[in-house]
Amino acid sequence: MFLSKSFGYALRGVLYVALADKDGRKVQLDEIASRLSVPRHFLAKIMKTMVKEEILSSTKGPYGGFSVNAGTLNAKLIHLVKITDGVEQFNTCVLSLRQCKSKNFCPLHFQMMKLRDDMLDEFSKRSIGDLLEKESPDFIKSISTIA
Amino acid sequence: MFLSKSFGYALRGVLYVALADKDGRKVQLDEIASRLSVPRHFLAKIMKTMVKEEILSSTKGPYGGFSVNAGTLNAKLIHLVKITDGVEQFNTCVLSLRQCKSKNFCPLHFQMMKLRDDMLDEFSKRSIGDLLEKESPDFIKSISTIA
DNA sequence: ATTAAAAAAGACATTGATGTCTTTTAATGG
DNA sequence: CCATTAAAAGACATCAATGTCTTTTTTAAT
Repeated sequence: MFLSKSFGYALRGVLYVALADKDGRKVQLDEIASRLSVPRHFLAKIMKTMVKEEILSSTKGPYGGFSVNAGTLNAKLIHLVKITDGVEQFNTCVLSLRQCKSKNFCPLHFQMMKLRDDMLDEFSKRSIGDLLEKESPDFIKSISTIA
Repeated sequence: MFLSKSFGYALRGVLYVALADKDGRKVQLDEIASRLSVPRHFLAKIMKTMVKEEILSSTKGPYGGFSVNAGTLNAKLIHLVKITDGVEQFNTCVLSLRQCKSKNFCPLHFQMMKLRDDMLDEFSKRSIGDLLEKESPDFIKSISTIA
């Protein structure tokens, strides 16, 4: 809910690379796509974007693949949202009425803005590293499961 | 955010009919679509669905159009969500990881489930009549503005 | 009955998100 | 330098949401 498949693929992709790095392994697109059950070429575009955004590194050629870099573990979930879904959507009125502004708030404005802010706060605070450090083995396993 | 254009059209359409009813007027598709700046034939499908769902009534032929019925003012927003977007989406993991269930919750499970429940509660409590009775003239005007 | 009006229904078009396939670029080992 | 490997890039396909157009059905007035 709320977020696109692309976001989910991005998150699971970077988590997979980070987990492999813990074991000292570099991973390739073929492995990631098949282990995560994600369309290979579609994932390729998303991985490429994350490399451009310096959330991940990559090298071409033999023994190449994707790997973590200095920023990977510190990358916030909101960054992934920005490069996959964008954040403008969160500023639109939830009832599709006019832009809620002074003297013209929609009836659900305050409740919904709180929900939105709480969600964006959560996504702004949480990093890839957080997810990996604090969570159970069950969660770790879950990234390779179809959503 | 969260909800489709169809939901917004449905809500604004039923509000428009209910407002016209307050003035003793029955309204036709052409008027609704042009006043709300909504694609006429697309809105037609949505209005038809609301008639089937008994949220509104309609009559064909000369002097026909859409009108409120016994259930209109009491219809809850969640009903509009169900017939436009569906509610299954709200049961999927926000991170697109596996279904969060016992011993396998995703890291944002509890925060996100609270946001979801708050939102659905709000949509389940609020009726079309609520929006009309309690709100300012500014809100009433806002339904005819492009979202 | 006939005609006109308006919703209902259905066929088709457009667009954006998602998914697939092929070609190009860069890196490595020999 | 050459062959191989893997990411990068780009062209094309599919699907669902959205939007447009035409035909059918129902109703009301004459």
